Amino acid sequence: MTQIEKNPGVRTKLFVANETIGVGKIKLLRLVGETGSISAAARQMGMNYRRAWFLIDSMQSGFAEPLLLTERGGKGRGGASLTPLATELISRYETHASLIASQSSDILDWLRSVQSNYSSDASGSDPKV
Amino acid sequence: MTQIEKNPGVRTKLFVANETIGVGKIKLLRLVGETGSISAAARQMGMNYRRAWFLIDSMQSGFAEPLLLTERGGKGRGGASLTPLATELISRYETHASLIASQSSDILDWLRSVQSNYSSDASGSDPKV
DNA sequence: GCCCGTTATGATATCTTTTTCATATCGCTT
DNA sequence: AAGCGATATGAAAAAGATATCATAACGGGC
Repeated sequence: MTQIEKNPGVRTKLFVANETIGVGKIKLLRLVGETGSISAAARQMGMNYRRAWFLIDSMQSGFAEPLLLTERGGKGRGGASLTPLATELISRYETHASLIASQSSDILDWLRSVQSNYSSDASGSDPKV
Repeated sequence: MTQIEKNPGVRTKLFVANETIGVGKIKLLRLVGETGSISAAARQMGMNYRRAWFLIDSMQSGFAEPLLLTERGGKGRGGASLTPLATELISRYETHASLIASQSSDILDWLRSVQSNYSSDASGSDPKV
């Protein structure tokens, strides 16, 4: 099943210096921190390295200081790690996102009640923020 | 001046039945209500009728009941008016957006302090939500 | 009947974004 | 020296989104 009709959702994006930051880029950043590597994070998100690098680079362009420290070289040598700035960005984004989520139930309930293809069984849909 | 670096902002989008609703579509809907016509609303937003109609149609697909009542015929005769559903959608969106805006100052302040191209003169940038 | 100004839609063109393929460099291991 | 696995970019292809052009149907006014 291709899961066509979804539960309504609310998503908020940050705009900084002409770039947007949403849950996807934040997740990627978090995975880079967890795996210690851009390419490993990309694999876990099912995207290729090229795209992951592009996403991080565009995100980076919004900030005055680097989000991650990278090093070339393979076999345990190379990799990437988050700077304190990136860690704080993740933390602040997640705090903000959960705040937003807690304030969204009104409009989400209403949207559920007026949307098309309304099905009372909404289990299995991925929750949006 | 082309206003490249902007103030950080927050924007919220609703997701309903695979369609997204943001500030643009809501504004369009509101203008349809004010002008009584899709094409007049389109003109005011600097877009052609084709696109306005497409935006409204895609928005419409998310809802079980119509967002507007339309009538053909020109010279004061034809036009479009909002259904109560559309009016409530606009109202709820705006309530939600301003709620979000009021809760975003923390992260926006922080973003301002860490973004690239930081200029203390931020006047003239269009405020995002 | 013709024109004007609507809604409604098809078809095509252009522009933007995303994906894919390719290549270079680095640094360690073997 | 060769190979592996990582960062870092260029370039082109594919896909999507947006814009443009065209046309139909409608309903009144002239």
